[in-house]
Amino acid sequence: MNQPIRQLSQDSAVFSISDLAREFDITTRTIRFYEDKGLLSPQRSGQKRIYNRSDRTRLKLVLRGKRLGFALADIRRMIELYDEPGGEAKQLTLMLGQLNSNRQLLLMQREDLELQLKEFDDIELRCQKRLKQLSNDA
Amino acid sequence: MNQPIRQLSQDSAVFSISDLAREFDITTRTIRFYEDKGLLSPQRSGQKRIYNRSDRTRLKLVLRGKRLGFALADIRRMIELYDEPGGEAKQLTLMLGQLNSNRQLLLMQREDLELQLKEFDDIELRCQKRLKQLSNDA
DNA sequence: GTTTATGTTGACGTTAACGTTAACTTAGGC
DNA sequence: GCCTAAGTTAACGTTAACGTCAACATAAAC
Repeated sequence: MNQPIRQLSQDSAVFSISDLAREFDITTRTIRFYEDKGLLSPQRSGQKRIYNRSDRTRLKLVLRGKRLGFALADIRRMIELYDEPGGEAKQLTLMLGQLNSNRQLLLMQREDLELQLKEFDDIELRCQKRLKQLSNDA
Repeated sequence: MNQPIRQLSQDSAVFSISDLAREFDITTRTIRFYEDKGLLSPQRSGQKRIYNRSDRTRLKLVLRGKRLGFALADIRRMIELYDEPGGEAKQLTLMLGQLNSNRQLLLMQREDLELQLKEFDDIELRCQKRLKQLSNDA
């Protein structure tokens, strides 16, 4: 049970909970917690959870969402956008709205990010200047 | 006391705690909390806090840091980088290290962000496609 | 001089996202 | 058949970032 559970072919790869935990450097508790929140729903073999490639991808999306500062509930909705290409027109329009509002958040975040990077550049320049000054004084 | 406390000239502008709370849409409790954590240190007139332009800028930086997902303790260190242009060579080198590690975080975040934006574009395209399909079926 | 708005300092409450522990099951290795 | 590694559920604990409330001060407005 130290190796990935099974690996019959390329696409039917299957992972245990601790496989994923190791790969993404999180705890199994975290993965189960995400399942509790409706972000994952792996197959079961008896009691044990069995994850496929799609589950793994979802987990990746969750972790990226987290890194971007979204709450788990938001991430859930974003993932739902992801895997439902169907639905009625009304539903689709609603999805588009959700999506655009999330996009706006990211765009604002990008602005913050670029500003902060520029300020880091400024600080660095001033530090370098000061360092040269000090080495000249010596 | 409904107007900004005083406004003698352009640069000596001064704000009350609720001026800032209103401007940035946060509570006074939040501002006091940030002071507790060492992120702000306004003047006092008796008991009351008095904020100047520099305090206001610091608060802005704090809020941007938060939006970028940094913890308050990290933000504190980043701000300290900001207003100490001096110090010894050893200290400056240390600052540069801090700064570069923070920069790396932001660069990784930018990658996540661009990826997510691309995926949003994908989802939108698929939604639009599906909508056209539905309108054609009618 | 008393209401009213704004301010203050504690101190306890809350929420999200897990950590930690306990008590138990299950599948293989020897 | 027993041990160990990995898994399970359930429940309580923890931390950061505030919210909320009490009890009080102060200054302007009437």
